Amino acid sequence: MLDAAMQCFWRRGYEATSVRDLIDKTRITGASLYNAFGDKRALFIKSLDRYVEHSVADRIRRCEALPPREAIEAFFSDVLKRSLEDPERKGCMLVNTALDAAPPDEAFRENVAAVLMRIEMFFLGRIESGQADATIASLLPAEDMARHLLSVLMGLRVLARVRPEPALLKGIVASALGMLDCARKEKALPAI
Amino acid sequence: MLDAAMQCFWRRGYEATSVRDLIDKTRITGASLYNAFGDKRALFIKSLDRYVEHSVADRIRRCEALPPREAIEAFFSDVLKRSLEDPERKGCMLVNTALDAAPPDEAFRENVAAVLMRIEMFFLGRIESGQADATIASLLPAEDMARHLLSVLMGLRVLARVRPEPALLKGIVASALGMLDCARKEKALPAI
DNA sequence: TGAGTTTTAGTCCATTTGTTCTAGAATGCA
DNA sequence: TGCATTCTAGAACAAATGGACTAAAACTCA
Repeated sequence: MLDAAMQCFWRRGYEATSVRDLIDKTRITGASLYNAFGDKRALFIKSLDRYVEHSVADRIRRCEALPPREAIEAFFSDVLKRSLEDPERKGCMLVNTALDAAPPDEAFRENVAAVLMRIEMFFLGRIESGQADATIASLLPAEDMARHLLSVLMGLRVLARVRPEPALLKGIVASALGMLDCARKEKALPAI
Repeated sequence: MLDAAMQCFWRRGYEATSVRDLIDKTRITGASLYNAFGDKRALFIKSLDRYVEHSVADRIRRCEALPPREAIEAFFSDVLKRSLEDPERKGCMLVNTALDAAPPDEAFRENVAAVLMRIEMFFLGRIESGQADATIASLLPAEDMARHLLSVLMGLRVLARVRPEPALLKGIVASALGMLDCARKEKALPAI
């Protein structure tokens, strides 16, 4: 039933989902909804937690066990698959929440930020291992590579919602993975 | 006055902005709002158009005149500057709209998609020129590079709203620009 | 069986939503 | 000056919102 609530929030966002929608879809009664969760807000947070656990955290767990290079490839091709078979174009609930959250609502933001850091740390860990055993190029610092992959991942999920063209999304993943054996030519990074 | 409406929608998104907010902030009366625009929806579209024109299109125009390499560097460092001096964390209205729009609303989506394509075409044009005069590495096809930069750009704007840490954002831009003289080592792009 | 707790369906409430209307003030142009 | 148009402020509208309440039904476990 929490799963149904998650689907509602995922599909339409926090503000656009009414308590009556939730009551309809979860097949739970209004009284017990407020009794069990106290609040629409609290229900949302629980739903987001569930999404993260079943989607992001689960993916990280599955990939973390793989060799460095394969881990990152598996991660991205998993996200790519999910994005391509998403006829409703719901995208990623985490990314949606990142931009949907009302600005004053710090709790939502911190929640999302923490998960993004977790993803970054996954990238970082695998890249460091890969650089250690030379399956991943070392000319770019692992921290920079991890951040770069994180931003490509976010971009992928934005584009998947607006321009769900398979060639576009596949191309982005391919060039992101290509970065793993990318050697800088001569120049240093330009100072910004 | 359309500027004030834009600010409202930018700050809080389409759904969360009420007509009364708009009336307050634009200092225009309700009657003439409906008389001039017909609709909250129509006002939003006009506001988004204005944002695109003053923000995205203007930036492209300014950068398009520069030499290829500088054009892309200027584009990103402009976005970076905007993201760093954004105390309200409003982010980019275009990207916000991309994820905020109610799924059934195709008009919004197509609108956003078209602008994203415009940005991609700007990247593509400059990269092709840069590869022609060898100021940009040629080992990756210009199309792939352009798409990659687009996704990094989207990711940057998502991260700027959730984790506005200067080091993070600067690092992302730096490694994106670093890609412009990136040479692949041995492997081909892995097939997905 | 029986008392005690949940769950159910549905109503009710105050507020807010997008939108329209009314009446009066300001403004245009001849 | 006079008439027509546009503007203004604000009330009024039906619908929808988040949330609380009620009374009947369903369970639980002695």
